Amino acid sequence: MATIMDVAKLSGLSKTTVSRVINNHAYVSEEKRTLVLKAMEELDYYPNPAARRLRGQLTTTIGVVVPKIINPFFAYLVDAIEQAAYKNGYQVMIFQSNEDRTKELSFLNLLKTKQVDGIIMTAIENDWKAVEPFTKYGPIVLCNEYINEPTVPIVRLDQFKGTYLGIKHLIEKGHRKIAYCTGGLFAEEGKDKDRNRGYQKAMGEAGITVNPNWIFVDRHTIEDGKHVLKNVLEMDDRPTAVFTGSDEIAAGMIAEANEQGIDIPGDIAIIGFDDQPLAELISPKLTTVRQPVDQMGEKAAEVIINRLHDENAEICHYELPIEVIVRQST
Amino acid sequence: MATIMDVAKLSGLSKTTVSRVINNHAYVSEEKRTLVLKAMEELDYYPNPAARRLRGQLTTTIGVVVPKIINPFFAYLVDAIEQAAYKNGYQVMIFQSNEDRTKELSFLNLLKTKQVDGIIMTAIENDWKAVEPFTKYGPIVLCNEYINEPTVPIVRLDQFKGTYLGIKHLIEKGHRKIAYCTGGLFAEEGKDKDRNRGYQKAMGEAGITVNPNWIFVDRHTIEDGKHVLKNVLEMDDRPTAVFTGSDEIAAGMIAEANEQGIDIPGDIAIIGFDDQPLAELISPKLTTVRQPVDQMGEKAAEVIINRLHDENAEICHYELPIEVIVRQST
DNA sequence: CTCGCGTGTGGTATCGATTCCATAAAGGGT
DNA sequence: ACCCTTTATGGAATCGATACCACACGCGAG
Repeated sequence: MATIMDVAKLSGLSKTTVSRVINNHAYVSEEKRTLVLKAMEELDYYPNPAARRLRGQLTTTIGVVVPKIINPFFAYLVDAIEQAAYKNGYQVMIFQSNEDRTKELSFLNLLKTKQVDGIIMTAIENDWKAVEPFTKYGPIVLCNEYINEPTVPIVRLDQFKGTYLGIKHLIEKGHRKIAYCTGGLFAEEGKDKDRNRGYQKAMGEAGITVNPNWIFVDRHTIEDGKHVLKNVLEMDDRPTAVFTGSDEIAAGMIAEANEQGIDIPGDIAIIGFDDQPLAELISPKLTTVRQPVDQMGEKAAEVIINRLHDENAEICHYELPIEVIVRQST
Repeated sequence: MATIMDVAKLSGLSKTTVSRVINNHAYVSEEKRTLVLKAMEELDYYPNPAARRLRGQLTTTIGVVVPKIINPFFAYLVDAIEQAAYKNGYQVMIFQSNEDRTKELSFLNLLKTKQVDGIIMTAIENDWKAVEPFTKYGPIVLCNEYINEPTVPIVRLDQFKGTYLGIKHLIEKGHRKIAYCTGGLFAEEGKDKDRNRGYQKAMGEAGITVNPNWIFVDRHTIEDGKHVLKNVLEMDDRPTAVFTGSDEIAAGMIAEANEQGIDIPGDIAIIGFDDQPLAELISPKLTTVRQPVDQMGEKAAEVIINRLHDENAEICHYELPIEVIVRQST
């Protein structure tokens, strides 16, 4: 491993001058600059990031914290962030918190020691109170996750509208007995609350009262979807449509319905959330609320890089549009 | 950010002693040790990794390079590695190469500067000749990818057997006109070659000659699957079964078949590879060759951590078993 | 002719850890 | 009583970069 000293020796100059060339400082003659560049080339030299970090330098690395990488939603989100960051010369490190608060905090600690220059959080397990202190070490951007906190940049989707449109679509299809099956709790803050509001509003506008038996919370997986459908089928008074919080849950329900010979959407209509590739593969094809993950990831990368370049960049909240993709399950 | 100096001051001892405590060195009195530990606790101190790295220390971080994180196969693999590493006190950094040789090399460079202590590669874009020089900076373990090189630890699946069993299953179902649709090229080294050998062997044993028109290479995506099925359907002499190299391709084919009203497996049987959750969600449910990703990831983590603890640990190649999961598509 | 400023270059302290070396007290063997 | 080893601790150099400060040169203004 060539060091800055090797470059200095080979070019017959001092470390200082070499460092100036590396960091594009003023006051270096064109002559020496080319000399240094040649030496760097020859030695296949590039600066040791550990040393730079120790000096508190930026290193064009941004961290992305995801809860679970096996969740395709996050995989696509990370991919979008990665692509956008790479275009701007930034490297991305992906960290999986596994929904573990301690792990999440340990990732945030990377900011303190400049392991990463900034962090994009695609979910937030700890209270914002616990996360906030880290913002003084580098920019933190929330992406997809939503909290009521104007001091942090947030890129998110209009979950309220997404849910509202989804429910409205079901109502337009003639459904009035609409179940609601989501991750998160019904009373929670942020993203889930917005979704709940969307559900309530759409139902309210149609003059439908919500049946609490048809509310399922904290459901996330394919298995959850299967169970919920079983439950629903056993009800005396059963809903004719189910709004779900993710394509996984919806796919689980459809798989179970196919298993039991239930007709979708004839016997029961199902709408998903995300628009994953999966949605087009199952039969019937899944009607779903499309989340523009790519745009969201791209925007998040853009926002954090802006803040990296300009510490005082304005703190904005971005809300991206969301739409219903109608296929065959409703 | 508390530094080692702060801890030294607070405990009334020298940096040296503090460092000794941190690194569990001998010759520290129990009395001072507790003093130091208390100070560390009080200051919420933990060593700056950048400084440690600069001194060439290990930092319990392993890097995992994947080609595409949106590929569920790799997402699950990474997840398995992450879990296993975390249990052993190791942190995992995920890097996406996007099948870009330059990017892959830039990740390997992290080894040089001790950004990561070791690297697990789940794919290899460059020639081994280009990768090999990096092994002197830290352990590199190949996971899933297979090359003919005894100097590097490899954890992989028995692709040969997997394919052989898959084809054999089709033959047992009475098929003799079997198409083969895979990623990779037909003549390539490593993983793909093994699969090809498996196909050839199973066909050979049944006395079937391979029809070159039924060989599709370099197919990876859902879209590819749709196209291949279209092609197949237009053939005068069409195969009655298709062996595919991934569940995505297979799912794409089945989606297209459903679209066109083709009966699976009646008109054409399809077998996948991987056994992703997807396989159980589509209808008909996908018969597929199950790759034990979890085991593979776990093993890879174990192998690299072993080598991290003991530089001279034996270099082994592990081959994990693989089996056919029969569902409805064959 | 000198002062001051814009340019160009190098010496050296610094970041936060580890580690070699020096020092010193305690204990054991002869 | 003396030497040697074991145990315990601190001082200072070191890793590879950056950045402050000092210095030197050339040139136009006063």
